[in-house]
Amino acid sequence: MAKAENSDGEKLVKAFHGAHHAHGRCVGRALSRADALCRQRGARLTTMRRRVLELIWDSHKAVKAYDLLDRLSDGEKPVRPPTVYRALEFLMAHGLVHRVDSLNAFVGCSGADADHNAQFLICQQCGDVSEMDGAAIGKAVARQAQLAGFTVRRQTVELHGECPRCTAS
Amino acid sequence: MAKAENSDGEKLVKAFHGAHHAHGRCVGRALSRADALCRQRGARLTTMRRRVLELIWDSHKAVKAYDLLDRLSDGEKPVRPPTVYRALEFLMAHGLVHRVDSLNAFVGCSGADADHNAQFLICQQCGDVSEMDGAAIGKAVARQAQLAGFTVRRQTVELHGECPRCTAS
DNA sequence: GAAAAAATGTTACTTTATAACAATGCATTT
DNA sequence: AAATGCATTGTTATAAAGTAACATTTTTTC
Ligand SMILES: [Zn+2]
Ligand SMILES: [Zn+2]
Ligand SMILES: [Zn+2]
Ligand SMILES: [Zn+2]
Repeated sequence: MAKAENSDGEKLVKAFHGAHHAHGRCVGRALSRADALCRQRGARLTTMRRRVLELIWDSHKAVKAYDLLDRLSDGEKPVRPPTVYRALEFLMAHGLVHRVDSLNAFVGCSGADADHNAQFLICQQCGDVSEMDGAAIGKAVARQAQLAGFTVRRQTVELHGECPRCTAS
Repeated sequence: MAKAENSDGEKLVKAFHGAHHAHGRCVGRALSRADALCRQRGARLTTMRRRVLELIWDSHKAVKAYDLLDRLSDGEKPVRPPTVYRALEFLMAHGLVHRVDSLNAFVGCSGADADHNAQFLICQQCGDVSEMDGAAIGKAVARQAQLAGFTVRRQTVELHGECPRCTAS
């Protein structure tokens, strides 16, 4: 995976994926990471939880809870909201999924660490969401807040704009 | 109003208000700013819109739309959701109010410019929300995004943590 | 296998927000 | 002032997002 380096010399994973990238790999990586992480923690990645995670990773767009619901339901056996929300709760608790507040929607975590404050780049054109684990932003933000005497515990950083692909075309 | 200065030498309005500050001034300032801005733009700050703005400025906490609804309604004449949401829409369009996505709630704008990307400091203890117009964050964020080839058009930056007052006590 | 714990199913409901159309208010022209 | 046009508010209904409480099933532990 390509890397860029910012002015602080910090490594930054390239955020956006090409249109025709081998997405199976993204999914595969996410699922095996989930498997490993859950095994290691003694948490149970049940069928339902795994299905939800797979559905979320179906694309790089943020997914609405009720869309998941629809996709999980077949005419005979409708799945109910609590089922999906519980799966999401589990996946979020384990850092496998993030909620994007400004969209009321969910994306798979592509970050490295289990617990992290991520920032999101959200393309207004194509809808793709990309996670940045730029510690630099986190620090800049925390430093600025500190000037106001504020201690940051959790941050929501969601940037809406244009991704490189959509800018190009 | 007290000022702090960050490492870039940039001015930063002191974010949090004391517990017993003269809040009438905050309200007064907000309302006259609204008056002036609307007059200047030929926009109509109607009674309903003004009432909503006043209610929002009742405190420095973020207010839920349905709380506004309750406070606007008296037993006889209930106010309906669209009324409140329309007032909020107007106030947001003119930069007099911001929506705090991570809270599904609204706060009065205490910023200077009409159109700006603000950051919010949200105290998890007392609920007070403070607006920072730290251009430094905006720039840091945009710069980092640029490394990923992303163009930022709108940013949601909401920091949850402890305000100075609550930290002190 | 029985008991306990965890996960899922089910019902009902709360909270947040919007669509569509009717009525009213306000401003300008005649 | 009456007529016209547009902006605002009222009203009804419904969509969208999320949760509480309890029943049932599955999995683990003893
Ligand atoms: Zn992919
Ligand atoms: Zn992540
Ligand atoms: Zn005040
Ligand atoms: Zn503002």
